[in-house]
Amino acid sequence: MINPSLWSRAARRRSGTGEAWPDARTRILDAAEELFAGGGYEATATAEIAKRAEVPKGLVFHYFPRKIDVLVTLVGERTRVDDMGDEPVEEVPGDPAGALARLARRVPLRASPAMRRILFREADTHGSVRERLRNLNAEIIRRASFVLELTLPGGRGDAARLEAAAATFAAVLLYQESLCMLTGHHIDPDMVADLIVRALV
Amino acid sequence: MINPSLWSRAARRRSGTGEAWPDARTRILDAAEELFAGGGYEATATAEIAKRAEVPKGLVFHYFPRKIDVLVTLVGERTRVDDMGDEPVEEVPGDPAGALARLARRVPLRASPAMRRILFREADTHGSVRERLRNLNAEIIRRASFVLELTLPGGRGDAARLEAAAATFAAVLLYQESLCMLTGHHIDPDMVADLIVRALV
Amino acid sequence: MINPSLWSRAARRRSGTGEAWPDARTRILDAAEELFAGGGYEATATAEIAKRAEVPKGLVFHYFPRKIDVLVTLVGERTRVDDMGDEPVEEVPGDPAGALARLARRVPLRASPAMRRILFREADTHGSVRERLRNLNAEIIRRASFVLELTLPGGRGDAARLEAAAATFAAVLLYQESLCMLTGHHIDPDMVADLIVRALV
Amino acid sequence: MINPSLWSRAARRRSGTGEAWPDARTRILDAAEELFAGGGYEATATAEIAKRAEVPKGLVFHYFPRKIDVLVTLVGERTRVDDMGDEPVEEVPGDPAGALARLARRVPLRASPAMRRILFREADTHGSVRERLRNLNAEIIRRASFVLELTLPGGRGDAARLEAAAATFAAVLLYQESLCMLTGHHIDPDMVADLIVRALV
DNA sequence: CATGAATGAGCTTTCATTCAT
DNA sequence: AATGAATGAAAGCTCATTCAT
Repeated sequence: MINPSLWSRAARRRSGTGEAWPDARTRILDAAEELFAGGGYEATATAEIAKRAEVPKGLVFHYFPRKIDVLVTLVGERTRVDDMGDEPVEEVPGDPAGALARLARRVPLRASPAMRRILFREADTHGSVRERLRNLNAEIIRRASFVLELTLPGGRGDAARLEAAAATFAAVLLYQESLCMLTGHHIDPDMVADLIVRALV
Repeated sequence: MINPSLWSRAARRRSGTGEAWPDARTRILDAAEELFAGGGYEATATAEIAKRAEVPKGLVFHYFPRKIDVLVTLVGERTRVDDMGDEPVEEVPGDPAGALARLARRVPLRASPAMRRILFREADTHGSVRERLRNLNAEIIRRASFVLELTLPGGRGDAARLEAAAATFAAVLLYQESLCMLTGHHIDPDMVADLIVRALV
Repeated sequence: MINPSLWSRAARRRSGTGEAWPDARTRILDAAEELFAGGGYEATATAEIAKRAEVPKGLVFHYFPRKIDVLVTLVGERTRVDDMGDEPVEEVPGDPAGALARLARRVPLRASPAMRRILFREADTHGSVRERLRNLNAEIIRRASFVLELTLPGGRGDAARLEAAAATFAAVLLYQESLCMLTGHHIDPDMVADLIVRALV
Repeated sequence: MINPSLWSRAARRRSGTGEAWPDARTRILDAAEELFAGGGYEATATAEIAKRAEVPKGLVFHYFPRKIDVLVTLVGERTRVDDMGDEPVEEVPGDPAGALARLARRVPLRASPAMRRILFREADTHGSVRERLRNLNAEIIRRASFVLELTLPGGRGDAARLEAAAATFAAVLLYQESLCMLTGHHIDPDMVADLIVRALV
């Protein structure tokens, strides 16, 4: 989560000056996150992870008996699909575009951009990753639908259309990282929110 | 492109009875396409490709000196971004949704679902694949914009919004495979076309 | 010696109710005995021993600084070649077969079947184990010879033949475990005793 | 089978002078045979095999994808339990001891002493090896019984006793290697044959 | 005494790639 | 052109052993 390069060699020396040098396990996960995001899970050697984490190779396997455990742990600990119940949504009816935009800004995905790239890339081949991504997608759709129903002025209209709108919104939100990579320029979630709301009124 | 399992053992025997047993090079590409799509490029061993293609291991390297050449060739020969010029678009103004839906049905991507999975998965780490995907995305956006401009009733309205609409449309079109994997059920391009048009009128 | 599975989890809880939960060192040896017998010394990891003994890994090395020490201790403490002097043999002359059978039943080898398997398997490669097995073999031959000399009716006859008989008897006694594994059914020491005596009269 | 040390470096140079330098696969098996016999299967590293065979490490796995395959192949190709049918037994009745002694001298096990050590050591933990050893044991018992029935003067007497005699004979024959290691001096199969026959008449 | 994180050498195995035929 | 034996670097993983606490 925190860029390990900020720490490395020098940081260790100034231990005690404030922030603590993260423990080995954390450093391993930090390193793996960066490397998996950069080159993909398969192309990343555990030795490389160890090197970047500045731990001996054996320690990686002490914490994560198989390489895949690093990925699974990463997804398990560093992506979170927050439950909606917590934060009461108190959207005033009449501003669905604003509501969606706000939702976009607090996507229930607590995950660094790096984690998101990992999520998308590895979901294709690793079931556990895929499942987590599915949960996330479902949660976003659920929220978007909820918000839209609450804020859309004249009833919610066609249910199927609303569903499609929510799904599209979720897709753009989730894939914005990949899309950015593709097109070279950011897709603006706000613009998409606006678009979708226009389609529904 | 053609499911190799239709050939295999039995097919070889009935050689000459009509369809020919594909040549070694083709069989190698067929095998690679399936395997790369299934497990990813990195996780696929060349020996595995050779085995599935029913050719000796050495022959793979005879045609494709390095492993990466198989991927590059696959993307080069089995994905095609058709140029728009060929087929004259003669959309009547007044039916933008229908026009988009028609566009969706003849996406200019000549690529099997397997090739599309490969494209998306490997674009992240392989520049040449990424470039091909970018071309494709740009082409779809260009077409969608063109079609919309042509068919939308009252002028094209806000240019930025039209751009966003086209980009969203392209994204959904390109990623429908991945999205299906995620959500478990198809996203209907027709529905999205409808949605987008509604947003623009 | 005592099946550890009788203890494990449940036993620990009823500590104090009669039998005591064996101390850590004993449990380590119990575990090692089972594991060495089952998979061989080389194939058994110390971590595995610790796990089965329900002790932390470090404790194994606390008691047995090197892995080989576990084996040596096991052989040293859990195989015993009793000296004949202790129990006075008071065989009446005239029943050599019975005498041998009785000897077979109180072989001077105080060792569980597991320990015997270990003994045979590891003797081949570990000098200290081999030596112990040699002692044992010698002692059995000595006793068998003694008993036979005492009980055989008409003098002891050919010395060389008596020696061969005693050695054969010892071999069958020692290897009955291995032989059982080989043939699938027990070899009956009594039958062999009978056989041998018949050969000598 | 043939001591590889006879070949090694120097031998290769005199290639063409008569005997051929064995091919890589053979050299690997030769090396494995020696090393497994000496230190046991588990304690022998494949790298060590490769080194002694003077082949690159990778080639071992080219021929034997898993280490265990080396052992299995060794047992499969370099131990042979000859079938009895071939060589007609034409023992004259009346000399059972001589017949057994002759049998002992042409044990139906075509295997080097090294292979025999491997057989005994690894049978305990490797099923395929155990099975081979079982076959061998059964065959010897079968032959010994047959020979005894044929040559014993007054009928074959007690069937159970004859069985025990044959089993004992087989055991001594098979384990003479191990027994030698134990006692330090050969057990004489002839003597045992004599012993057994005496017991049966 | 007891513990479990830490260590690194070494193991089996994989694999892209070469090359003689 | 076609083949499969050969190669060796590197991968994932194991494991005895150490050591600070």
